[in-house]
Amino acid sequence: MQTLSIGELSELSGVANQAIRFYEKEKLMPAPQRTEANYRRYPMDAVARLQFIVHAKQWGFTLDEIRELLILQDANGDRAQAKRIAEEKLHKIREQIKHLSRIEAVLSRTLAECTGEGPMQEGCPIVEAIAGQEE
Amino acid sequence: MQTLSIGELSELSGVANQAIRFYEKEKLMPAPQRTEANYRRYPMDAVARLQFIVHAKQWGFTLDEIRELLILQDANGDRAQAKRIAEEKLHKIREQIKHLSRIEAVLSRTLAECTGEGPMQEGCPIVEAIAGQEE
DNA sequence: GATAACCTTAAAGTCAACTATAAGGTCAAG
DNA sequence: CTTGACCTTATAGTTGACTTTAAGGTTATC
Repeated sequence: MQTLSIGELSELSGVANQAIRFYEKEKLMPAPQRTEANYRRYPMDAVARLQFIVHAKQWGFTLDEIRELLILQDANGDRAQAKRIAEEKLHKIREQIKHLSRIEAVLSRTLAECTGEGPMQEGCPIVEAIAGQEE
Repeated sequence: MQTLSIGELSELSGVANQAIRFYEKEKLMPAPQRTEANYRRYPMDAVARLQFIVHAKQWGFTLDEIRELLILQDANGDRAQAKRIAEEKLHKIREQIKHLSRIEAVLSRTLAECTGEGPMQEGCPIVEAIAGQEE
């Protein structure tokens, strides 16, 4: 079976060498076999594992959460737990969207009111909106 | 005119002493007067300034951006510049909402498909969705 | 006059997720 | 047999917004 050096794995996955070593230290990537000269040698499926990590990051999962998912996979664990992790993430994402939407609403309303003319003192709508908001 | 110690200002504003000193170092709060014993003494309106900072942070402004706004206010500067800062922020917020909404859509669709039953190996929809997505 | 509750500074630590640097070992090409 | 491209480890630096720690000075109270 063909194996990969860390540089080759980096090329194929688009993840920097140092990041790969970092993931190993953080237990996201398993420690690979070594050559006589102590060089890392990865199996081909290491590429897919790295890409899983990259994608999960794009989805907003933290490395801690990704590690949980990977441990479940490695242990051939319970699908219900993976679902729970994803549900928590979905909940957090919806909260973030809500928070940002509230800000978006107030800020765009404020900007619509603001001509952008005149000096700051006495009643710049932007400053007043920030200063005067409650929550 | 009544003045405040840093502890009193902290109480009234809800901002920790060390954070207040940090804002001073970062030029968000002006250096206040000192007593003979070198204790800081704040004017009452320091409370409002701190609350402006807190609110702006809640809106997602960074300290750099808040400093810009405060400098504009202090200099009684151009309202157009404040508007520009707010417009940039609004743009960034809308980008974030778009990004999160895409994730939300895929994740909620995936979760709807997932019964949460069975083992991880071979076809857990969550894992497959993360592993197989393009972008 | 001692104890506690304040205040002062400077420097280091925190979190996440790496990146960069230093100091060296290995391997293929010419 | 040397040059350069790769690999190794450990340690330090990055960003943002602080918090924590250390080591001390001041003020109010008993």
